[in-house]
Amino acid sequence: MNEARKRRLQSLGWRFGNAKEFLRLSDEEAAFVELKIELAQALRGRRKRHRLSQVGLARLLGSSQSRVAKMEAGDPSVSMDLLVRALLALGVSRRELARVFAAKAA
Amino acid sequence: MNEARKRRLQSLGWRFGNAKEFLRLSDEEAAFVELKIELAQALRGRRKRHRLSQVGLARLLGSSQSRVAKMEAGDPSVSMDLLVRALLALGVSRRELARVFAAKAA
DNA sequence: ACCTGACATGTCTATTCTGACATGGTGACA
DNA sequence: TGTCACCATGTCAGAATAGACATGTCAGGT
Repeated sequence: MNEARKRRLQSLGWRFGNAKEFLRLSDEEAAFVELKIELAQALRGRRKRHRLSQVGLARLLGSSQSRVAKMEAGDPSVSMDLLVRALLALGVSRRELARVFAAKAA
Repeated sequence: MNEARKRRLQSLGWRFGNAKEFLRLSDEEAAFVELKIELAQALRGRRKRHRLSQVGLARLLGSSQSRVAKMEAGDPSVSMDLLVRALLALGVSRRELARVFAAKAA
């Protein structure tokens, strides 16, 4: 969707004449991806704390081992919805979730 | 997915014998929905602060007015991905985003 | 009364995501 | 060496979500 959005905005030509705006878009996209990756790391950490295998977590979520692996790998095919749901399923509180969001990117 | 997940877990019968576990699942689902609703509210607030109409925000996002309306209404057809992307597009920092996540539910 | 701008809601099609499956790689342990 | 648990990666059909469009409502201005 990122590429498509950029192209769409480009073709629209509406208020996005300069390079700065495009850079800002890239930044947002980057921030989004970083967020997902940190959620992924948090997920792996949480799972291990619970001494669960990927198979175990998959069962807990009603998903499959391969999808859990992709979640933890930050695969582009994994939505933030899924990551957040998984963390909640592992008992992560909203406050703890917020900490992941606030965490300074490396 | 919530109903489907519950049914799936139910049919699996794996480690989910008692009512407590089902209640926990409902709680997670509820927390997730609350989160989305609060993101939706934050989005509306941010948009107004920027003095943007839904059409304006839609253009900024490369989306449509109707989708923005659904985002702000917390429509089930709107993903958390989209809400977070929209907030980032409005210049919301990770720290501010985290505040939404941490906010105590009403 | 008539516009006009802003928002809500329903529905379409196309794209994206999901769970499932297959398969391969690694390390541990007998 | 076998095999067993664990994880990674690719693929695919079906489910969920995306943007777009049509249309309706409401408030403010004329």
